[in-house]
Amino acid sequence: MNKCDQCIVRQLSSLKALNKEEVVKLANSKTSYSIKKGDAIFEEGEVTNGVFCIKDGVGKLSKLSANGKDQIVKLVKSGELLGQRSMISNEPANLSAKAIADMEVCFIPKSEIIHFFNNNNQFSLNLMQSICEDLKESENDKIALVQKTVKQRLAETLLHLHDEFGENADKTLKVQLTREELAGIIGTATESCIRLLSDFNKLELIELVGKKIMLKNVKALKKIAE
Amino acid sequence: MNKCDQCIVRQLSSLKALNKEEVVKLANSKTSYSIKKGDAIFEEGEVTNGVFCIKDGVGKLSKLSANGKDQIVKLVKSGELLGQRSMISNEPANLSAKAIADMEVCFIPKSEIIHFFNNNNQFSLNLMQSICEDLKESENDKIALVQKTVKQRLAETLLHLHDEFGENADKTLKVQLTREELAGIIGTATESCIRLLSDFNKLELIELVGKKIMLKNVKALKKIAE
DNA sequence: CTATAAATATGATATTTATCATATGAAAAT
DNA sequence: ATTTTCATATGATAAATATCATATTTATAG
Repeated sequence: MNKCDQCIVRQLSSLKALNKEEVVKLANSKTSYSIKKGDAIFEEGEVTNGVFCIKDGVGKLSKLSANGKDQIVKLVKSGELLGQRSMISNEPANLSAKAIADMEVCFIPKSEIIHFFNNNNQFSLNLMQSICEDLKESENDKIALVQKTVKQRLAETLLHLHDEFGENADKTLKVQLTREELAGIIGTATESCIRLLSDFNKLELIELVGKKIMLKNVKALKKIAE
Repeated sequence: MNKCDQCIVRQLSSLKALNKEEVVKLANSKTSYSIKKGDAIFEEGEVTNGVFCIKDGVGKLSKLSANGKDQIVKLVKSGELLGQRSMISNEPANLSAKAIADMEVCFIPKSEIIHFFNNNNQFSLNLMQSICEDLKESENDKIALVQKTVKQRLAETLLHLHDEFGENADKTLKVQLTREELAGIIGTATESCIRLLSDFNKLELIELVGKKIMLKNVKALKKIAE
């Protein structure tokens, strides 16, 4: 069995507060999964009864609307935990989690997390801080959705994707999102997103390399995003 | 000194997990304040170093945009705690908190809260659940902002205000918001908000009694909100 | 390898919403 | 009581964005 000690999630997430003994306990209770790009880790309404450690890959947390649009609430990447909120709230998942790139995840049962929570103050504080971070981000997103135009939000999102996920050797963004997904993040129609990307391309702020996106003028993008 | 034991906040918030001894400790460390309608409890960027218990009144958490609009992120009412997130994150306030109706609040220093957090598992779980609740609400708001029209959001907000704050003897909404504040909640221009209220009024979904709002056809409003 | 489907792209148009202008009513200040 | 200020209201636009239509390119299935 793969030990959790060296795992990136153990290094980056709330789990970093666990002591050796707890990590052994963790390693004994976890289940590993491979998730193919496009597949779901869990769906909205599902009772997960635990959290998922993201060892590798990128996922999206999203909610399907009545008109068939998939609003993306958050992207998650390796090192992060998934499903903390619904586990703590004792509620079915409010959002669906799907792989955007092939993922390696581990499932940790709720009992384990609650045990750590009750016996390790630093862990509970870390967990809480991570949820607080999510809350702050969500509130700021909410404000941006109202106070910024689609163009501003697109510029902001491109910069954010670049910061958070980095770039490939050819300087294109490492996260490979479809235009539809990108539209789902900034909260607009797919066509509007495509149109604006095309505008940015013409203005040489970005370059469209097939379906990939390369940031060419970060300064100008920042200015647009404000 | 007013004992905390009988306080509504003690009954409704995470503080309900405190034992007698802890409540005495709480009562000895708190400071009480009266906040006049319109005044701030704290401003964006301020370091609060503790949380506020809302004994009475209604407040708004909001952020001022570059163009002078005040986006309201959340309303808070008696029984709730304020400033939990920034205290836990060890960050200055991300939002300003202002009184919408005269308020009675108590300030509890951070050291006190951290002590409870470290020594009372039920308290820390409650606190965490309350923040998770905020996160869920914020995520759902975010989705609604994108997926619903201003009209839908107005209907939704009116119903929500009715549910959460109740009505006066004359059946009007108990929270007295200006049109500008209402616009700040649904994320639209003040004029658009006024216009839609006027439309709802003509359709007899609501009745505008001066500046007050009375819900007349809840079923139809629900249908609009979906 | 071709047929089919899906993603990207762009034009035309409709709809929604914001902005500017101005009027009226209500509250606060003197 | 009257002036002044502010909130509410409504019309006339302008701007932003969505929707529908239709290519074109790219990916996928058979």
